[in-house]
Amino acid sequence: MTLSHSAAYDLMNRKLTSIFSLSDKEKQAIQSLPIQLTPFRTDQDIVRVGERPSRSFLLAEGFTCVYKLTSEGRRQIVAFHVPGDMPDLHSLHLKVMDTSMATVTPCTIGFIAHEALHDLCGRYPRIAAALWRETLVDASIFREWMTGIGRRESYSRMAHLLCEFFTRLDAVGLTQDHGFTLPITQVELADAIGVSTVHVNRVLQELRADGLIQTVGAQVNIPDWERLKEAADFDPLYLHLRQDAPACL
Amino acid sequence: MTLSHSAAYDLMNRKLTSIFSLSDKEKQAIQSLPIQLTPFRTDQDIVRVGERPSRSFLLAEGFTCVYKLTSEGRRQIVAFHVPGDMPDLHSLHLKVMDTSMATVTPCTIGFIAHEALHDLCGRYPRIAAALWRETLVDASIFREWMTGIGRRESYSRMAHLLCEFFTRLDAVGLTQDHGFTLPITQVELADAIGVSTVHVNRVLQELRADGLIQTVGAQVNIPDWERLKEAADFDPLYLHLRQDAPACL
DNA sequence: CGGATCGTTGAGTTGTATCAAGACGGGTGG
DNA sequence: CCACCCGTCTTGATACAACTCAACGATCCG
Repeated sequence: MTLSHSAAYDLMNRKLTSIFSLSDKEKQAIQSLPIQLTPFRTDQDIVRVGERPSRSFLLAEGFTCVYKLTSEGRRQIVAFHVPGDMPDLHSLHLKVMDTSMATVTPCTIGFIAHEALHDLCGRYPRIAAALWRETLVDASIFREWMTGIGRRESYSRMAHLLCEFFTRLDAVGLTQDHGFTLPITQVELADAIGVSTVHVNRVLQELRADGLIQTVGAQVNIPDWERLKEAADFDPLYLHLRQDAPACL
Repeated sequence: MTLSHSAAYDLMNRKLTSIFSLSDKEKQAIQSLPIQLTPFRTDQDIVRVGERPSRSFLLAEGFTCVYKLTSEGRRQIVAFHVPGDMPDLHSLHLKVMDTSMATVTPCTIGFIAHEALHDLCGRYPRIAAALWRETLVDASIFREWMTGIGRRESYSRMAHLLCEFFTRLDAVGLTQDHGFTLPITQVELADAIGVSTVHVNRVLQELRADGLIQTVGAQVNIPDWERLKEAADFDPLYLHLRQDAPACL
């Protein structure tokens, strides 16, 4: 929780300029956004369904998830977010939250007033486009997850989620050479891929037995990226990362 | 296929002004967009995964779907679109298509060049916001479907899809008092809710037996909206329709 | 009338859920 | 510093939702 404001702006600028090259003036406009850094503990709600937030947020440190509950109390996690993401941008134009968002690890969250973002978008159409694009990538990930939940078996879905984490964390420099830290419980993995926790446990064991992953605590190693990718039916196209970025490893 | 250009503009204007009230100048800017109306037959692809389209489209007549295929050839339909929708707006900022889109009935489609839309968005931030919002509503629907596929049983999912169709068609005036025409095969319903066609058939029979729907050909009647809604766990919030719009019936 | 598409039905199979219980591990308080 | 506790992970046994395969009926249309 020792993150500085300038580091947060760096994250945001790096993200937004990863596709659109912004001018110095546009970058300065971003740097001068008022941003309110706030620490969160694990398993805290950041926004809840039904609320009408007046600010969005940048995830500066930690992992968060977006989830919905059915009337029977079952939870579906529809997205995870990693440092550098702005999970809540849709609240800029959709008044009422249709999901809740929560931390899954301790986090540092930078809140930015909608007013400031609207103002920025009005003055700099290219920044508006970059933010819009962020929300479109989120939507693309929803489509991919839906395809997995609807049409792939759980083994493949689990492998797919691990591929996605590795790729997204790699894009923000949070991987080691063939591995990454995944501080997410099996309960959360279950809610994300739409199976029971018992089954997540068994699928993970299968993946380990098949030599597709190795785990030590929260550390996940991928000894053979190509084989995991194949098991997962993973094609990183849907993440819409910049073209020059290596599809990792 | 006798739709006029002015009718297509009307659709677009009605949609975009349903939330944001646009000025006359903004409306005129929309009217003067070059739009190319094209007829499509059933089961034709409009855009395919991997393509880099240079135009988006307005669905003027008919129903379309957005789908993905797994490497094993299984199909997941991740969205349906109804007249008035602009299903392809995300291609404005995501260069490569990560899904394919196809007609499920005969359709009239109005193509609009990206260039013209980018120009419009640059000059009229409120129109940009309205288009952005369209894509956010799509994303919200993805989240709701994912929750259904992951955490609701098939009976409930089928009911939910019917509720959604009724509500969305009602919003564009395409319902009769307690019913609507659903020209979608059981194969397509199966690919949308992530089950087999055999199972779709059985679930529909259950819904009929329970008195939640009545069907005559492609016509679906809903004798008791409240009961269907309850079976579906349906809350129209996620559609983000304008507040004054009645939650139908 | 034949062919194609779509809907329906039955029988056997399988992936995944549920329930229940035990093992592990890290933190807290006595 | 140990005992306890709670959350997490693991394992086994049983149950069920949904799948697959296969065949048959109903339309529609050229």
